Amino acid sequence: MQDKYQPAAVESSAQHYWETTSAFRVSEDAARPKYYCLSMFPYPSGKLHMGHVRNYTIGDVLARYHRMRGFNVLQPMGWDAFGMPAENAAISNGVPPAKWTYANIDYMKGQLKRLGFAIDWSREIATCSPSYYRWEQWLFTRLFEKGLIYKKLGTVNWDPVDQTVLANEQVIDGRGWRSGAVVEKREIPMYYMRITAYAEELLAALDDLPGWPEQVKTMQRNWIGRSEGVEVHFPYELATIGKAGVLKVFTTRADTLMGATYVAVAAEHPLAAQAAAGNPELAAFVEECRQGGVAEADLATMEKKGMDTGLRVVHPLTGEYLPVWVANYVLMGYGEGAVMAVPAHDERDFAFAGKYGLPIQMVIRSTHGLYEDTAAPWRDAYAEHGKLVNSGKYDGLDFDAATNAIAADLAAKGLGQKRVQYRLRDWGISRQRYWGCPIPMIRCDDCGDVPVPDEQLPVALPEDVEITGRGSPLAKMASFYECACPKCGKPARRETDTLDTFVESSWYFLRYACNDNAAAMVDARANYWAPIDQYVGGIEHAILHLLYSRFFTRAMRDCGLVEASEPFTRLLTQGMVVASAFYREGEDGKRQWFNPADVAVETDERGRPVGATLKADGQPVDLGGTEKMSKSKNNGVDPQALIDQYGADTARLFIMFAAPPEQQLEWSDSGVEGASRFLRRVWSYGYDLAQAGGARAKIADTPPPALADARREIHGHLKQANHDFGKFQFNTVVSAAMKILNALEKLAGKDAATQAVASEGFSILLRLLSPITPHIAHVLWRECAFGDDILAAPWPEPVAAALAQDEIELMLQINGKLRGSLRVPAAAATAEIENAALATEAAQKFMAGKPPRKVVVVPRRLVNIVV
RNA sequence: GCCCGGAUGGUGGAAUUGGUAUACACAGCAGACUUAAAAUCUGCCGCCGCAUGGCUUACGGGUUCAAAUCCCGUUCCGGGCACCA
Repeated sequence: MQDKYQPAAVESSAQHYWETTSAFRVSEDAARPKYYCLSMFPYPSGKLHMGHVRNYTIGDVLARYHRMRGFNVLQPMGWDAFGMPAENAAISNGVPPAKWTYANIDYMKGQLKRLGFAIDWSREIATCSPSYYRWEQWLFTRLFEKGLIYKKLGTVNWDPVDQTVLANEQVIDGRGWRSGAVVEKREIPMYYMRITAYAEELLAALDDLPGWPEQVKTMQRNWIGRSEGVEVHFPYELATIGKAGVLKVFTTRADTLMGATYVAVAAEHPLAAQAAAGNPELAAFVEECRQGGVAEADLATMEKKGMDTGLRVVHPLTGEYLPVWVANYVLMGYGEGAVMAVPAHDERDFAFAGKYGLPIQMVIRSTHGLYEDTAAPWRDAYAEHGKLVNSGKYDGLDFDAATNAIAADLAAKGLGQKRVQYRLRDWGISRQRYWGCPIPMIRCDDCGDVPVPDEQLPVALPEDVEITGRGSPLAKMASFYECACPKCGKPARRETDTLDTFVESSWYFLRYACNDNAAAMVDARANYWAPIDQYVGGIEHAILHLLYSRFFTRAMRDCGLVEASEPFTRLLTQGMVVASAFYREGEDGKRQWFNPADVAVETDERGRPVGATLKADGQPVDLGGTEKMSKSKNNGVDPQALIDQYGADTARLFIMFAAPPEQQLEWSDSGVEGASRFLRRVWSYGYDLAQAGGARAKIADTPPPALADARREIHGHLKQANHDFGKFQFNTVVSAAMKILNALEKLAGKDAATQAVASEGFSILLRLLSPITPHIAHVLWRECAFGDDILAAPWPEPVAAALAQDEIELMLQINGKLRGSLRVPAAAATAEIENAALATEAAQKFMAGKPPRKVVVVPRRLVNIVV
């Protein structure tokens, strides 16, 4: 055994042991409770970043902890391997996406192994492999036949110069990122998943997910956005519009219908198109609305603009004519693509009406009297609920009564009814890109859209493809798209769109259970492992990925493939890793960013940062604040350098110690030094213990008082650590381990009693640390002769006898201010404590002779005397 | 713009969930060891004040015997917004 800690040797020895014993290979075992611990799989972007290290360390700590607690633990790993970056790499470097992706997988897999994660690698999957995506295609055809997948027009970002559909990410300030051309909205046919069919279930089931963070459930509830309201029909007439019909809108504020002064439709609405046909000015406005991307954040922050179509619809209750406006804030994809506007009681309508001089009609009385006088200048809309005014027969009704009365009257006229509306929209899954799962459909002029039959699956993605960044590569490959109709055999055209990569990540967790099955998508093993007991991943996936996975699991359930409805029983959402950024501003105003590794930070005599210089030239650089680690700010810290210098255990320990998992983690190199120092001390302690003969026999039940204090302290820290493990608060678990080592180092005696307490304490320390720093724990456990394999050791529990205490200290407050303390027997009654507190010198002094008005005793904590 | 979070010493963070604010670390300062340096060890370390003491958990109010924690309002920072993954 080395006297100095040498992480590289320790880690390769431990990893070799796990490798040769297949320590993490698992199978179904009915005798033990199962624990399926899953971290979100990585996109193989090139190399691991700090966020990956954090994510997989959290998952690994949970997996190893539960294993020691007696669970049959599965922790698999795979690759979310389809996606845009591979195509971008192909465009800029000419490397084929498949080659680039598999090379990245190789490298990153090596990095994961070096970190010592307890992964069952026999279950590895890559979503770009035909053995994976053929089952996705197979399920697609089933869902298509069930009607859960359908085709309709969808709006995309169109780059008119590159003749390409752009992702929202590729639209910057309304322009294509490569061409710089102003992006247009374009409608194209796309396949959709009918997630809205599950809206109610996805919403209701959130109430049965106690293991999910409340914040994530709230976000999902709001995203699904169930609202109860009224569908209102505004009829239009042959005389005014040239044809008869109704304009449908949905509103949650039917009580304000008598205050509607206009209606607004989306630029893509048929009425807008009709009106624009004879009105060049309006046509130009509709055209202007087509400019810019489709991202909601952009649409919502845009300046609200509109134009009168000249068309008029009829108010369903008053019979008055209301103008129809085209407005850029009305979205064709939401609801009916039209809204009724009540400027007096809606902020956005109020601003719009003010801008264009549209009438404002007050119909709700403000509860705080602000808008009593309708003639007074309006400053703002009154959007609260209240009693109706200026509404004829509805005057005096409150929100519920008015909504019911108006809905009933509309229904009687056949011009509307109550209904439930969801904000959730169906999931558009078609992508006009190459590096994705081909959609298994064939377009036949006679038979329509025909699914590819099972025996022709998979529809393999061709690899000999040219990627230029212009247009869809597959749509240019006749060898790919030319085919025969499976139904009639006539020449037909294969679908050239690929699937949204969120589809792959919506079911991968089930495939891990049976990745070797070439005959079925999933089998009985999936029902053994599902649902996932613990899922770990970034908070940025709180809505889309997690909601799609919840939907997909239900769709698969309804196809008879799995029993579970919910995929993830417990969810841990991890915070991002951020770091300081440093820059210099060039003469052209452009910032050049320097990596923190190349920058020296200067501090004053108290350690406050006062400036920074570039190590290369000694000249100053500016501090750019704390930012998410990114290429653009050049502030990423490469975990590989950290592992090379300090070892995997130090990297794991630091990242777990630096912040609680759900919080943002601020990177600092000096903290790493501290983690490394702690492990060196652990090693030295273990070395000394091993030299002194290693593990000792069982501890005496009643050690001498001085030792009893030390042992109480150690078991107290253990109790805290176990509590914190349950809360996933690993930073304080590490703190507790540090406190235990501090206590152990104070135990100087060489006598048998002291050595017994030390030996017990160190065995507790190693087991507490083993999920976090498994390599050093594994080696020291053996060197100190605690056993052969710490993985098989029982999890340590505090001993009640060790924690027992005769006398405790209580804090003493006078009028809520801390004025001293007192010692009382642990079992003292409240009255006894009160008397002891009143008798203290501090109480006498600060009460200044006044009688106590009240004495509050908080058991085991404090006494507060109020005078 | 909308939805969801966050803010505690020079720094990361802790606070048994309403009960000793600043645990455990990092950085810093002082000392020991050393020819010297590294490593290691010991002590100090929120702010103001000579001090009894006072102040302090982004900011402003409130509830309470007691608030970092609960309520109302504000500011700033972060995540998501349906084609980044």
